[in-house]
Amino acid sequence: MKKNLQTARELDRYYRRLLQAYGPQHWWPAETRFEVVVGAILTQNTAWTNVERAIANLKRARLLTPEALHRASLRRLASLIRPSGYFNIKAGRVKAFVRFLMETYQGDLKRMLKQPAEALRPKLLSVKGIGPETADSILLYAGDYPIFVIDAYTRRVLGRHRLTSHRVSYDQLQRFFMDRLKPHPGLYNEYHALLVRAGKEHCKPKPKCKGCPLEVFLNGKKPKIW
DNA sequence: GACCAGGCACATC
DNA sequence: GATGTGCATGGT
Repeated sequence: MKKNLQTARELDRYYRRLLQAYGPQHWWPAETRFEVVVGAILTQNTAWTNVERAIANLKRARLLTPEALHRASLRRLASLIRPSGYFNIKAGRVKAFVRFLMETYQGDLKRMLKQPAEALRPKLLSVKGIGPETADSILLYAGDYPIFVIDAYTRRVLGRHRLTSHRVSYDQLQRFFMDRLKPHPGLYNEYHALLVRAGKEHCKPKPKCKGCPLEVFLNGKKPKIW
């Protein structure tokens, strides 16, 4: 914890309140690191329940390995991941990552994850179809790097509670967390998952917050941090 | 039928 | 740098 001690403490209280309200979220739900990567691409702007069907199809077809996906045709892959939506786009993105993995690391995910996050992140971002959130999800949830993941929920929940502005960029919001929290993968893992839970459960787009466990932070003054 | 869901690339101003 | 659009399925 550096930067701003006041807001660092606030973020810590925020986290403990969320954990108390919802309990551990057990992210990322997957059997292998490779499954995490594929899931991270398939869940782009898509409900996780739809991704589960797609993953199940890939497992049933015995395609959930770098080698098998590398051999599979684009059409076959697309048809199997159809339930996750944007299936043509995502088939290309999964293929692009697998190609990158095969060509650069001989299909060995462990080898890819041996390098420091600062070296790996730009490489992931250079793969077409992998943006900041997908790259960071891979780093944190597949690689156990202390990289905080930002998503639409994070922005909405924090914005709703006036902790940050809705307009801050991805990198700004990420820095906001990482400048104030100790670099613990376990903490980042749970924190992000809890923010998603809060976004689903209470901080919905339409009905707005209701019965939100974070309302205690709004009593009296509204802390405008960003 | 409208709205939403664990984004990203690309075009345009 | 900000803003708009296409991509698509399945649940509420």
